[in-house]
Formats: sequence, C-alpha cells, structure tokens
Amino acid sequence: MRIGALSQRTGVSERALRYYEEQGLLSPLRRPSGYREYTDEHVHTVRSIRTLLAAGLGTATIADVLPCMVEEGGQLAAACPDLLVDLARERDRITAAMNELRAAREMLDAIIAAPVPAEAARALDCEEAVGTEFGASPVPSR
Amino acid sequence: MRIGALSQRTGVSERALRYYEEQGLLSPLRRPSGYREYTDEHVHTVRSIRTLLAAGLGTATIADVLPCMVEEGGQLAAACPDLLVDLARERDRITAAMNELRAAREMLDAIIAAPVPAEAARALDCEEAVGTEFGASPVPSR
DNA sequence: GTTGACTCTGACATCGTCGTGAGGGTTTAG
DNA sequence: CTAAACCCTCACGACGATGTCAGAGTCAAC
Repeated sequence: MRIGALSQRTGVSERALRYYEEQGLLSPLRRPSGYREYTDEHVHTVRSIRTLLAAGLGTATIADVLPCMVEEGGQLAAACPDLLVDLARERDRITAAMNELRAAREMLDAIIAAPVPAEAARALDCEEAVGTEFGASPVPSR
Repeated sequence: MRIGALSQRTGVSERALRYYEEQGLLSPLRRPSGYREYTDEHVHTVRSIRTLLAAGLGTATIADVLPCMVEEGGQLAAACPDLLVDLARERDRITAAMNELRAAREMLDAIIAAPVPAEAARALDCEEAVGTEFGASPVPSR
C-alpha cells in the first residue's frame, strides 16, 4: 500500500510517516517512481512507534527497540546490554511518569469533586456554577 | 525568601520560576529594588505547578486551576462550569495517557524480559549480552 | 567602599514532532 | 489523453518550557 493508505489505516499523518522513515523507524520499499510501498506489517510497526512515542521515548531509542520486535504477540529478542540498560531506564522513567500522572489526576479529581460552596461560586463571578453538578464522574481511581 | 532560595527549595530553576510568573502562575511581592519576594506558600504552589505540568496541562489551564487550590490537604473550591469541563477533559486525557504509558511499559518489559537467544545475541554482534540477566525488576504493575 | 554573590530584564537558542506550502512528477479512472 | 487524486522532496514555521547570555542594578559582609 502507499503512504495515503497507511496513513488512513493508522491514523498517522503522511508527514509523520515520512518523518519516521527519516529517523530510521520505517523502511518501506520504493517504486521506480520513488513512491513508498508499505506492507501490512508496517501497520503494526507504526502502532508500536506511536505507543513508544507517547511514552516519551525518542525516535533514536525507538529505532533501537524496533528491531527487537518480531510479530504481534509473537516473541522478540533482546539485544545488547547497552540497550537493555537504556530500556530499564526508560521503564523506570515511565513508571515515574505514571505516578506523576496519578498525582495530577487526583489533584484534579479533588477539585472537580469539591462541593461548590455557593458563596465561592458567587465570589468567583460564576453564578451559574451552582447546581451544575455534572463532572466528577466517579471513575474508580482503581 | 528570594528567587534563589525558592529555586533551591523546589528544585526548579530560577528561569522557570520567572516564566511561571510571566504566565500568571505565581505572583510574588516585589521589593523596592524589584527583587521578587516569595512566601512558604509559594513552595507548595510551585510543587502543584510541577505536578500539573508533568501531567501535560498547559500553563494557561494551570493558571485557571491554581486559584481553586487552597491549603495543602485542605479543601478547595471548584469554579466556573467552563473550567470544570476543561478539567474533566484533562482528567480523561490523563487517564488515556496513563493507559498509553502502561502499554508502552508492558512492551518494554516484554523486550527486557525476553530470553536472549544465544544465537540472536551473536547475530546482533552483542556477545556480551548473554547471561547479563539483570533488568526486568518485577515491580508490581501498580 | 569594595568585593562577591545575588538579582533584574530582555532576547535569542534549544529540543522533538510534526504542520504546511511550494514546485513538480505519477497513477488511475473516464 | 486528460483531469483528479496521489505522491515526491525540500524547507521554513510552531509549539512549550527552559537554557543561556549580556548588560546592569542590589545586597551583605568586611
């Protein structure tokens, strides 16, 4: 498939896909015309890339990680010790980030769930606020 | 206290502290000389700012949220409906981000924990990799 | 008063992940 | 064959939170 199709199937912009290639994360074949030709596997690869990017890994690290990923749920080989060290570090970073997110979410929850004192609402020139009880969807913070 | 002291006590750079003020997140008093004068409360405020920033909130949103935060564990007032909508949205975004982080971490864990096939290690010119079993500290996922 | 540490205000630089547009080929359906 | 839709390669811009530097006051201690 060509880049437009891959973009649609992954929800990732064409620009981003070209960027990933530029960074060595994707290596589609090229037609004589220069058009990129992707396979179904690239769809999975792109998904992995997005996940790792979202986790804060840089493209360089991802480039190191990707070759270790074979198949979907299939198994993958680890790599050089250096990479393992990096990965362990990333793992810890991610865990820390999750904790920060949790803290922030609790902070927001506290504010959202806080009873809106009528006076406070008035003091904040938000008369309509009182009784608008909607937010604070009690999603169990697990 | 002055900016240097606040910087030390919070671990946040002076540059960042000035930036927060520029964005309306902090309003220290000013000495006649122009020097900023912070209170102990600002220490807490800065911590809150960092937490929310780390969670991906923008300074503008944080500026809206901060006034709702009174005291440490004390209670806080909610605010305008608009803000509540924003906060709920942020909350969902944070939850989504946490899920992405979890997915990424599992991905990394799978790679880290993967048995290093001796052949793979050799194929990857990483002879030393075999037997380096360390990472993958089984931190209970939550 | 003098030194050294501290602070001030700009303003430009950085990082990574794209958005966007220009200028120009390629493919495909009619 | 032609138009529409697709794709190519530059290349500049943007964001957001900071780093960093310059030039210039201010504070504290001696």
